Amino acid sequence: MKIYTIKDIARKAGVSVTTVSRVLNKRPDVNQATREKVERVMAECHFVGNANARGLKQPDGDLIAIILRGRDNPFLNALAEAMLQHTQGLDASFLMEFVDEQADEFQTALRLSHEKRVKGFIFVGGRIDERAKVLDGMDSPMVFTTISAENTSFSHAASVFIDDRAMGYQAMKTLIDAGHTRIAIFGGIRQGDDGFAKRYTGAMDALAEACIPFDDERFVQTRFSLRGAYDTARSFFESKPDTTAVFAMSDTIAFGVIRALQDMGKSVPADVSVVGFDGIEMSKFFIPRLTTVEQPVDDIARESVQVLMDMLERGEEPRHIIVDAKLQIRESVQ
Amino acid sequence: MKIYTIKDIARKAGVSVTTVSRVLNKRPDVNQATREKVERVMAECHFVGNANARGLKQPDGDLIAIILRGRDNPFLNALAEAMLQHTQGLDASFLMEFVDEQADEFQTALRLSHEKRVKGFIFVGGRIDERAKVLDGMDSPMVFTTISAENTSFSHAASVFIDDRAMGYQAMKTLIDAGHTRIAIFGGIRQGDDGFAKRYTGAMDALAEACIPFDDERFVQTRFSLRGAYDTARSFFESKPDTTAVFAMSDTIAFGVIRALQDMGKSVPADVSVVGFDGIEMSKFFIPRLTTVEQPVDDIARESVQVLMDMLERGEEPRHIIVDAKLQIRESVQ
DNA sequence: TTACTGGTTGAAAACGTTACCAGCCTGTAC
DNA sequence: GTACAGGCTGGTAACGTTTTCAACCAGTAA
Repeated sequence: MKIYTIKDIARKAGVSVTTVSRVLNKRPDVNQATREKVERVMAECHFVGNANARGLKQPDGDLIAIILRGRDNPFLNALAEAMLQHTQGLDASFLMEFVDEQADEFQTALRLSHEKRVKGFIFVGGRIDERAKVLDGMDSPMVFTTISAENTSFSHAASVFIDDRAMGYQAMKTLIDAGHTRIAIFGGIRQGDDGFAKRYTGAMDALAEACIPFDDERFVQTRFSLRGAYDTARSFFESKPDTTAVFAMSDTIAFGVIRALQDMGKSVPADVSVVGFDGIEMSKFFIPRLTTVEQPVDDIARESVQVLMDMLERGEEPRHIIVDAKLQIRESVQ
Repeated sequence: MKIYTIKDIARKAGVSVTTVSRVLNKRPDVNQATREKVERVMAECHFVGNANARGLKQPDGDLIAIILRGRDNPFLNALAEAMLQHTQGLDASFLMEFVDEQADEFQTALRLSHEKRVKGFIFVGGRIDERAKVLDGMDSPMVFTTISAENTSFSHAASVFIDDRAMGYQAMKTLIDAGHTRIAIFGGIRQGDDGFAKRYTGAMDALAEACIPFDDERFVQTRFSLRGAYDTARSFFESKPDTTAVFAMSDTIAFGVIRALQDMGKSVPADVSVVGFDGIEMSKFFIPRLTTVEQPVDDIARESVQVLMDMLERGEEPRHIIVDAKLQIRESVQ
């Protein structure tokens, strides 16, 4: 089927392309009758402008990309969703881009910056490493979320995050206060993300403070998926059956662990206590309800958008913002 | 920072823009020395072509859009993800587009077809109604998933779906066979999607076959979210406490219902049995594991891509493909 | 010598749109 | 009458690419 261009519309309506363009862009300086005629023709032809041509001609206006790594991560998805909410009414356009686990998000960003003239970036679930230099060198403002860019050499990188160390401390403290001493930590190390390391450090601090020795074999690395956590937990508890509590570095891991425990005849929290991290929606509905560190999704989203706009529109310096997380006491710890 | 164009590169490298374009597109007819020189300059400048200009000039190649409605729906997300897997190695480019609940996905599709010259569409979580005419009128091949387009007037609409009636029947039959007679159905009616209606019909058939009367008040409409199902279930069970089984039309609804029952002091499956629908990952990990109708995500994805490619490349007629779903017996029914 | 080949290259015309500028009217003020 | 403003309109030059065509320069065959 024919795809109509602005020229076709102009011919059919008996006006110039300029006039059609004016109607298309809702400019005021068009006669009402002319406008209606053109609009009628456009409607008949199901006309939609060609974005390439438009973008080519007017590469202006602040275009901002939200780059989400991890489509199947409920927490990051909720965060990106919240971000989209906070972009409403702002004097900028936003686009959401997904990259998968293996991809280089900075190359994606670089591509967007050239291809679509994207001006600013918000990374959701991203990592920080040297590769960010390519963006920083271009003076592109960027915001990292749930991860600190404070002590990096980048001059255009802001960040919004929680105090992972403090929350790791609190999570562990909760377990200690409940009387546990043989506590496992389920998590992992992600290149370019020291959040997990900080949670680990916080947890260690709590342990040290209570003079509880930590058996390194109780730090177990796992994939961040239900299946991964389940499998890891099954083999872990076979070798360390006397463990009575688990600090899981994500809610998803916590669910996998709980399911595994259940299948091994141990119930949560009666036999083993579990505390999670993130506070995704399911944590309120899972059985048992999960005691977890709830990340302030809405605050992170709001601040991220805010700090980026400040950099972009007012040339402000990048800030590094710590927002308050909160430990939600629910049912999985006893 | 300066954004380099092909002209800048040409000037810096002392060649023509044509040559740069050739290098950019890896054409064979460029002298090796010239190619290397141009590539070096491009690397120095972090050059990436402008997608708008390129798209404007070469709107060719089969571009296919996967339009996903419902970012927070785990089942639809898994389906879209699987689709992406099956596009590997195909002679076409795919792009994934999200539309939110309120948006008109056909307008989105129309826009994509004009803006990016998208040739074919796969709708994930879409609805079928008259608005699809705009695409059908343009001869754009489209595939609807998890929903039948069989008895529509569209000549370019294929579809891939399960036998919702049969699966609704099986789900209900499972409950009946377990001895239940006071069974509630939690679901809803979605405009343009008769899948739920078919599941309902199937369930009714099973009831009729077993000569069990159905109390219309036990058909309860709910939002398709944990929270929505939870709230609905709480008020429902207050008015109909003697209900002993629930057929939930999605796993998410099932989880909300189970949580609500738990909070009302009823356990699943001891007091109330629940069967879900979709078979998302969490259904294997929830406590109790959910007995549910598992949609063959991989089959739906593969067939959808296949039938669209057949229409696009070989001009074949749209087909309407029924794939086999399977009732997964797990722990939530007794 | 001429003719022709193949490997490289560049000039210029698109692609569909918007921005700028100039030009037409009609009406109003001098 | 002239001048000028304001509303409306159209012609044309961009935007950054790719594509088409022509042309160059060896080298080789006749």
